[in-house]
Amino acid sequence: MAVTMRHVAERAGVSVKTVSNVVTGYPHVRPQTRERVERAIAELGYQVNLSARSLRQGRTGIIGLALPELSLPYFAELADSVIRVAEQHGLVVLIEQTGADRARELEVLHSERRRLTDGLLFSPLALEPDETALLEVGYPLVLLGERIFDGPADHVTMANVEGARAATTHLVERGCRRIAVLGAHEGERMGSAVLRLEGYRAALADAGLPFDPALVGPAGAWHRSTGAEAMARLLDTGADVDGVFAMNDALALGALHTLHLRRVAVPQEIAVIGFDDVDDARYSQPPLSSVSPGREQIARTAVQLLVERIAGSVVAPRRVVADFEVAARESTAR
Amino acid sequence: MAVTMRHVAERAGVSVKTVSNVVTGYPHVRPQTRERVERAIAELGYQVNLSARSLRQGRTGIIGLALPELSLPYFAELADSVIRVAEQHGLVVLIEQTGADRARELEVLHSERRRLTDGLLFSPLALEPDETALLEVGYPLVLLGERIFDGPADHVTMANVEGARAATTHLVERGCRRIAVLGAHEGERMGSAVLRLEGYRAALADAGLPFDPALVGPAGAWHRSTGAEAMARLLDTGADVDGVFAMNDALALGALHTLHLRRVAVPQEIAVIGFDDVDDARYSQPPLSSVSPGREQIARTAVQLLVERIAGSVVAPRRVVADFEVAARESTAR
DNA sequence: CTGTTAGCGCTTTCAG
DNA sequence: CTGAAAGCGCTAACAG
Repeated sequence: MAVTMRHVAERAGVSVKTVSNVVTGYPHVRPQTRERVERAIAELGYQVNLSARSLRQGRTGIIGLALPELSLPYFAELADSVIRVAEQHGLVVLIEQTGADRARELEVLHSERRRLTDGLLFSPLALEPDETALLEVGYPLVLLGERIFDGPADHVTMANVEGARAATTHLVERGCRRIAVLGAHEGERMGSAVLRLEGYRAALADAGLPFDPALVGPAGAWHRSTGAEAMARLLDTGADVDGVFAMNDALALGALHTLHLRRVAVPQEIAVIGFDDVDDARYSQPPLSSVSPGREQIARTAVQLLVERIAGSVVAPRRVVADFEVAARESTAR
Repeated sequence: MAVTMRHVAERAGVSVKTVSNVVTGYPHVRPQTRERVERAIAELGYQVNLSARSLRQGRTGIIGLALPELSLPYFAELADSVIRVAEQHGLVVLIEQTGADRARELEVLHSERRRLTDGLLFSPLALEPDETALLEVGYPLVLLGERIFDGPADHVTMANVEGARAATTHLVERGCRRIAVLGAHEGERMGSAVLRLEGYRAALADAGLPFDPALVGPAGAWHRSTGAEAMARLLDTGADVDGVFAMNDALALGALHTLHLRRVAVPQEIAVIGFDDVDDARYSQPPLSSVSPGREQIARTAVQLLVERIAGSVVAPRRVVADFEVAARESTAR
């Protein structure tokens, strides 16, 4: 069957332990011995059995990444970044999709598969903020996103309030006075939607503009389709609008779609800005202005925190807020 | 430390083997015994150690998925589908990104990490078609995509020639007579670009239209940016064009971007069709017609083939071509 | 239907 | 600097 350390040891005329020492890079091996072992490894095409190593060490070198779905560009790009960063730490990434479903989010947290990963990066969407007790898991966990605060786990988040405030202010500075917001979650007390709405309201207040509930467009899921529908509903109410802050780019792109169908000129009649700065934003018609939330930084920080936890760090839960910036493009150029 | 089968066995007053039988669902266990074991498991919060199981069985329950990058929507959506299908087979997915880099593609094929996965779904972009020898690996392997033919591995591909032919014919039927193609790879002998160009030419021949090299727009990487550039170059040559077949949706969306900047009306002046039918296509301005290559079917088939190989199937390498259809939208509505 | 035994391939003591 | 022995937690094989 497969070639094991024993085979290598026999061929090199050393003990298994010495082979192990060579493979793991233990420094105190005589150069000559090391070379002999390495030759035997090459000749036999030996590769360590990672299952055996895992069983022995209690580590697998795998981290989990649980997110709503890869079809959403923001999460695809986040996963891309996480995989790259993890690789620099010698880790590989197992991706699990929750579909933003509460039961599946719980399943992911408590699954047997957690025994296969050294830790988990978890981007919850359905768990409620007061359910932090559910996050009392017995393994290294780092949260991504905004829904859970003051939980028992490390937490890397984007600057929701400040980003939304900057986006809205960006519209104000371009002369918008009747600014709608898309993506509100009614009745929610926490999460991105609440925070981004808060930033929107703060910017209006900064500018001395009134908050008009008629300009708030709810949208449960933040997809292009729901963005298109929310925009259509808003226009159907006959609301007077000259700017739109969409809580993410998918909503914004959906809104652009509706505006195009309705022959509303962007940015002349209505300026539009999104949030996330996904790659699509650069190539929509017109190119979409957006808040760039520091995806790279989030991935880098999250993996770093997780690696520290895996190494045994026991400091209190940390919270990191990533930097953001407004990427101004044609959809707000006026 | 962690709670093991022994602890459960002691608590339930049975042997480890019985616990194992319960955990693995072995049917011949007395209901009463089973119940006692299950209660002990629940009380202790026991979970099997998957590393130990893997070591024993020689299987990990993990499959690898190697693709260029998740940031490309087509691959993100493919990964989404693969993860869902794998889950139905009780498998989880480890994603590796090659960046379409030859060295990294080779690394992925021969990495130690392959000892951690039961098999690999591999979407090569850089390996050359005559390098099939490199695919003589000692583990279950299923190829996705088009670059390698007649290799030693199973292979699930989309209908490149027929899809491209149908897309081009779609433009012909809408009255286009000067149809450009974007995404050609000059000097390549195999791969999606070559095949889709072949389909394009076949459709022109079907319609009795001449093939004009001036209407072939090369683009190495199939990104939105390169599509935008290729379209711009084509317009700059002053070529008379009334239709564009882009070899994938990213190129097509980039082309739409350029056409918008140049104030060319789509579809009135130039109709555009892409390939892949990614989610974006539905929400571009105007919505993009595209060839839908059966992503779901590809994922389902690929995982199925891999599962059979993992189970020990030794039939000759199989090749499956997925069904496709043309999704007609506004970008070709005339 | 259930228990005992052995060993998957590795790393970790502990000696030398 | 290297070797011998033990054992990580599980399941396959074989008894009973």
